[in-house]
Amino acid sequence: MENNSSGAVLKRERVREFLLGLIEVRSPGDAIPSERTLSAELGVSRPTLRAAVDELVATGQLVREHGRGMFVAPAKITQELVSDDAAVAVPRAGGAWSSRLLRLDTIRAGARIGRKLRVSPAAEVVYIARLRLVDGTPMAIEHLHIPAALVPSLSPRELEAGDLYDHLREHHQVHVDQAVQSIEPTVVNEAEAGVLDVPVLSPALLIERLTTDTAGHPVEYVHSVYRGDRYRIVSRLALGVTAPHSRPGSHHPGIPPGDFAHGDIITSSTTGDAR
Amino acid sequence: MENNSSGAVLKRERVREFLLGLIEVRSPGDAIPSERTLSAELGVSRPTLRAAVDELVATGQLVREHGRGMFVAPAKITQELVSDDAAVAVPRAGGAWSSRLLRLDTIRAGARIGRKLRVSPAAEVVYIARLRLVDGTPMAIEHLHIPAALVPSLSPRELEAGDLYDHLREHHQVHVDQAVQSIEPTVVNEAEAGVLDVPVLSPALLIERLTTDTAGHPVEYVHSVYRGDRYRIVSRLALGVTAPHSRPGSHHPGIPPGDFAHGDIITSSTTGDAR
DNA sequence: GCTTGAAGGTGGCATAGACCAATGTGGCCG
DNA sequence: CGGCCACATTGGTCTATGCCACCTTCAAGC
Repeated sequence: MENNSSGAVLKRERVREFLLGLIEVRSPGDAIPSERTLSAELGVSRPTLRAAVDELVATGQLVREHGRGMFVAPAKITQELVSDDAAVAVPRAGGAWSSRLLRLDTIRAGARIGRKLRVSPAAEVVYIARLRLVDGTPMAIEHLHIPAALVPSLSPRELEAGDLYDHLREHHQVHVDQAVQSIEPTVVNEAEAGVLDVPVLSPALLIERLTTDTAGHPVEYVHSVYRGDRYRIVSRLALGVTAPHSRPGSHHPGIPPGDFAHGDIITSSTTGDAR
Repeated sequence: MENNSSGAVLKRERVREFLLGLIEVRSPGDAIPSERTLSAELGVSRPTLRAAVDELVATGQLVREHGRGMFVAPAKITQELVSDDAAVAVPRAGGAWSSRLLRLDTIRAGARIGRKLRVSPAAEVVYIARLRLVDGTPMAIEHLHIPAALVPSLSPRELEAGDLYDHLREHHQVHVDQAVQSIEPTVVNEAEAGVLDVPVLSPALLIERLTTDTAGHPVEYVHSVYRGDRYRIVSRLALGVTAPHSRPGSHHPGIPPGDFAHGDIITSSTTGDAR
């Protein structure tokens, strides 16, 4: 019944440290004691024990399996870069990509999508939701929005088959030119967790992209959610003093201004890690 | 007393939908009813109500303030791109960056850091932890590891003052050349949450960087955690058919292979959003 | 009029207990 | 011997409740 509080250290924090000790002396895949056992041994309630486990699951150090138990996670995401044997090594690319169509509808743009595509909120857009897989396991959910006027006909078969941009160019005389893309971290909600087969509140990348054609008109707006435990972005930066062309106020991600103000990205690749 | 379960829909899911309705009809910064009021009105327990709120806080739609109440979040991260008035607009860069030294020690490399820097685990490295701020508010935590042999002397004053790479070149004849960097999503733990002033399990970007000099020797290993609610990476991609030089297996983040296989990043910038 | 402090409301943490759902196992029965 | 079902175990969800820390407010005191 006694509360902690003035103890200045959270109970679930103490529990988490204990669990980390359990994890250290075990190998990936090994089981740890059950929730009820642990909560009894540590003298805390099961909700408190679960709260501590929640954090370890979110950070990818433990996995839970309903009806079976809790196990040490197969691989820590913070150790993936270890496989690079040298600085210049560019990590291998991922496996075989495939996709599964989840939805294909013509809907009203609405306020948000309408603004982005610069069409009326009442204008029709083709909405495509598809699941991206690597070697058969879910990697990302894509939500595409294309002004319906650009693609009067678009069958699921065409989507599955080939390159969307090729299709646009060959069948609709739409030539994509460039895209502005933003990448930010997020966590998956209940629905996304189900589709991607990860726990709720798992880390993920939210990628938004607005593609425009050669005339500058928006062609597609894409909203994607990528699994954080299986996707990362690797880039190679040239930091030599030879190319000081960067604009003021612009700098590389991860390198705040003041450390240096020149250099350029020369290579960018992504890897879908097959654990 | 009755349980849901077989209803197939989670109670906190229903509560979440209700809360989203509350958020929609309000403006950023507006208050929503208290936890006790909501749990009574909705006929759920307060822990359940809190579980539903947790998800909305984690996705950046609500903010909690101890002793004051709950409020609609100032800006939804999924709407930040709205400020772009056209596809070619490159978002403005962030505000004034500063940094605060948290730790400066000479420690043993250890197995993990030693592997990355290609030195003995017993070799000494300079460990620097610093807090990066934009306009005075915390943005990121940086953990730098530099082989002690490269920097026989390094005072806190030198660190605060200037460019680390300039310092290396001018005082230690170390010329940085390139870096391999990886970006992946994560969530902050208790300690990071305290320093960055965000809730536990908030989304964040984990950026790892290994910098090498012109001779190919590792110079520094950096491990950074960036706040997800204030940091995003924006890049402009040229998708023209003119530059099909990409290597097999390499593709742009957010654009799985099969959509197209050519094009190149021509601009990359980051914005620290001042809310 | 200004300061101060007690009261009430808010979120934060933790407890104890109950029931449901999924899993694996072992004994029973054909 | 083989298949099937009941049971024990494990995680998943929810309720009801208590106390603490923090903030705002407002009235009493200087």
